[in-house]
Amino acid sequence: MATNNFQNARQRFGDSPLHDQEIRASESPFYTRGSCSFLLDNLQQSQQDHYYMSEQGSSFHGLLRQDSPLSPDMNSFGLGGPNYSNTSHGGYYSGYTNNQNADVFYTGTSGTTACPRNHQQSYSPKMIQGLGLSDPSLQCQLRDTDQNLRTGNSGGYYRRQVSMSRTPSLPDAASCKAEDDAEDDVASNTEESKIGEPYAKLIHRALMGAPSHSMALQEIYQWFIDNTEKGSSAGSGWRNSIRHNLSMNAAFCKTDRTIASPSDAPAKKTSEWVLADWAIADGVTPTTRYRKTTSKKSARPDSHGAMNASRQNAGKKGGSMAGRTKTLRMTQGRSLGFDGQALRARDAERDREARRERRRYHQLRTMATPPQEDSEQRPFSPTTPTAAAGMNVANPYYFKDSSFEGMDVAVYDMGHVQGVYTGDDGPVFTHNGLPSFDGEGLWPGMHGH
DNA sequence: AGGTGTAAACATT
DNA sequence: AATGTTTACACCT
Repeated sequence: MATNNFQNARQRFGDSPLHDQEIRASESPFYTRGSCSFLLDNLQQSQQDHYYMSEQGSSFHGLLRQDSPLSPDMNSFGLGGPNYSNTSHGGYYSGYTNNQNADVFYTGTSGTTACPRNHQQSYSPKMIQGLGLSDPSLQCQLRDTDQNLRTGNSGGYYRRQVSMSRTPSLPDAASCKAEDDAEDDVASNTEESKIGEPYAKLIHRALMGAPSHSMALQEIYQWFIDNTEKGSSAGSGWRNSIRHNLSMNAAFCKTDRTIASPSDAPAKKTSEWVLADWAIADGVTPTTRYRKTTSKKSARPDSHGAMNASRQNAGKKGGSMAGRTKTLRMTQGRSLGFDGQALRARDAERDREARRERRRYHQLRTMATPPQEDSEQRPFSPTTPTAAAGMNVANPYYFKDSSFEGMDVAVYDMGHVQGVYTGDDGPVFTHNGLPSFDGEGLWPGMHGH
């Protein structure tokens, strides 16, 4: 019967997209919590807008659908990671989280075999090239920073996931790039550039792929771990560099987001890094915001590598000057982008890239406009209370779950829960804002945690 | 000369 | 302790 349902869904999805209501009505038994198992190798593209999982053996059937009023310009869906070797049933598994654009249908795994959650692993985007989503700029990182959700609802188990984004009706980034390269008659640097890609660009890419172009620091860390070589290097110097770049580059703006509490508990505030508007359109600029004309004179031009002597007056670093310039900067306003824009545009390669991204961004923007977004520019992510305040139960994409009672968690929209595996006891998300039935989870027997 | 990475000091949360 | 700011300097174009 499971197969039938899946085949039903697949057939119907393959032929004509369904709307939420129809789907829920027809497939509700399988529309449960945000978890599913699937085998990525069998992920197939049925139409431009739909992917589905083909059947594998007798164990799995699943379906992914992409469309959402939350972010119509960025169809995305989450992918978990199969693990072929360590599962007790020798199969595959993955938790799946509700991305803002993905609906998941699954019919469960075969039998009652459970996969230990601690075997889960995130999936590297480059492993999904069969989907044609390998271009990094099309990647979308799930958010995983909601500590409240994580510790409060997942029983300590939590796994971040990688999600991919695609814009079906648009030319992909590769063709865009090829086009531009042809226009400018410039050799492309495909492989090499990825290795030595500077921090600023990497951060920019990460943020471009993120919902609302904003990420928390931890998310950026994780993105580097998943997508860059730097992130897999040993020490923590790369973290320092990330922070350094975030602070130094005008393209990255820090936004304080306060999470209102449902029961007027102390409001929590975290911070996010968001791309400046001009950076969204034009890309990153050199990281020179605060770099003054420090006489870079090599005070000791003798043998290089002797930095110790020059560090003798290290007490001056940061220090008193730091505080002064900071307050000054704060009063002046921050992300005006003066220096950035001035510094931009002379580099030809950078210019091309900017155009390319601008074009793609324009296409993204024009193909669909987020419904809840009014004319005013919103510098913050939709996870700010402004979005939360306006949410109501009538909006099917917002939810409130009783399991949050007593927790320092506000009413969240789907943007908050992306990437959060809530565990068997976690909240259940559905499009109508109602908790779905508490069917059997993917990992029965794991309730003890 | 300027961009970048890295280390580090200091500041803030 | 994590996060954010800033200085300093080497290295590379």
